Amino acid sequence: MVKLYFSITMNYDLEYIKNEINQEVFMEKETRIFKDSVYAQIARIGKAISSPRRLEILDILMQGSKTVETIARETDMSVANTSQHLQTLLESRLVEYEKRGVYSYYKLADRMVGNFILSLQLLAEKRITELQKLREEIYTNRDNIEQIKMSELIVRMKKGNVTLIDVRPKEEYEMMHIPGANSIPIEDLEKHLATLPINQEIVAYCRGRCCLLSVEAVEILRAHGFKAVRLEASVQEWLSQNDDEYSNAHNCCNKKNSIIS
Amino acid sequence: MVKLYFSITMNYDLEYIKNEINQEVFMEKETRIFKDSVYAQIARIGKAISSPRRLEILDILMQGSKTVETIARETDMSVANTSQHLQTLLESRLVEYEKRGVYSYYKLADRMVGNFILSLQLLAEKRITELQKLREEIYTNRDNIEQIKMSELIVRMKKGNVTLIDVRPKEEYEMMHIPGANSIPIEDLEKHLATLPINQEIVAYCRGRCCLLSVEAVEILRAHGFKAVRLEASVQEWLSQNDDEYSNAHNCCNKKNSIIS
DNA sequence: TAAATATTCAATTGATCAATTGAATATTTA
DNA sequence: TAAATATTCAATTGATCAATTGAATATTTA
Repeated sequence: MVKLYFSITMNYDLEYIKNEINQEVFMEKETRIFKDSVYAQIARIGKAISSPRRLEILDILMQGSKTVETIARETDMSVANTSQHLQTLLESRLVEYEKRGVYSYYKLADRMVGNFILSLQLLAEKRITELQKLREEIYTNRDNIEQIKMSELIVRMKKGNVTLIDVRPKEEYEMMHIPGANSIPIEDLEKHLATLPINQEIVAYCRGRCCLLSVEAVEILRAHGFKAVRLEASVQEWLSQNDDEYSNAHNCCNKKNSIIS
Repeated sequence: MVKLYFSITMNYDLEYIKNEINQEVFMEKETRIFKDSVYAQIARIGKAISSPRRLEILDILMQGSKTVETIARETDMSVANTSQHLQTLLESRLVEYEKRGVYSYYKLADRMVGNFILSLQLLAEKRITELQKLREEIYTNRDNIEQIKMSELIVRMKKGNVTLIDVRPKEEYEMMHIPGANSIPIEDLEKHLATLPINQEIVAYCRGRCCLLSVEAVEILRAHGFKAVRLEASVQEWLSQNDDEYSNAHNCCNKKNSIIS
């Protein structure tokens, strides 16, 4: 028997089903209703990530939990608009929130969500050639920035002839960072130039593929005579490759301090 | 300088940019255009998977390449409608096709696409409680079908007291299957009952989480006095867990024979 | 040339947004 | 109670679909 649940989700005409006599035809119909319902539910996640604005919000939330105001500022949207997009993400179960005093802190609902968004970005990067062009374009425009891959960074770090800097906001660094990285938020970079080695290569990283903070950092460093390149990957990519070692050996990801108010 | 490419993708007013004098403001604007363009491109994939119908098509293509007619039959859609959905998927670069005689064979454009769709399904399964309910519902409705996980199957197969059957169409079995499985397409099951052991547990698997073929198989087997359960996972899930061993040790995935015409 | 398959075209029906804003309301803290 | 933050409401503007069909057209084989 098709239960009420199906009729709710699919608005299916129960009377019609009841009058159906042929068992085989009935089973086929039930299978169809089931499939329609299942794919409709999965499509909820698809719909959530079909908006560029919401993708930008998710990308920011990959760095940790944030208030509505912070997200609005980062994405150049109004608070009202941001809040509404967040409600949509909430309905698709991709994000969660927590009230702390007068602030609402939003975060990704699950570690799986972060990995999923990351794999979406990597898939898009690989499949959509326009995206590759777009990225090449901006790196060329901006002073012919050189990029290195994660594997290359690891090789150079083992040799010890590289300085790694994290140019994201301090809170994001404190939430999680690549071991061995120094936190120099982009707006403090010019103040900290004296502490950086002029004879060694500097590798800057930021939020990842869609973020230009490290590009900006490399531009500033080069303008002051430093040798600097950009790391292509983000903390998240690093983490998804070095998951176990990271959490066990380094333990620099202190969840308790994850929200800086 | 913002290049023409941006103005094409974003319909951006170049004149306005040229007249912009402040360098910092200009950079901010360029960053914004870049981000908007990047997220718009990524959203193309989101849009492709925001339709339940297209998700169903992608799910079928996970089993290998198929003609438009086959896909239309499997999804209960008209050929015209199927073709149009396939054009959308083509534009989002998730599928590719090849002409062979009078047929067009569509397939997933990349192995990454299959893994991505699989992770979408797993994410939806975990996050969307309605989906869990829907599935419980149907298994309860259909004779209280029991399901086992991949890990459990492996344990039982090592003990040797289990018969594994693949109830998908023969072409899909030939394309790729779990080692040790016997191909018994659902429509041939009743003919093959005599060849199955009555005293041993039979595990049936099909296309995966959204497919009911194995559920049907278990129902038939039980009705004839067999002890039968359903495997929760699909070949794809098995493959994503046992990738290297599979392709090296077994080599039963013969790409040359992947298309049966 | 006839038959089979796939794509495209034109059209329908209906919904549902997409992104956004300003103002009102609710909530919490100091 | 005033101030700050977040959500909701009502409204705008504009697009773009979502899913679908039947018929026409294109393509290929036998």
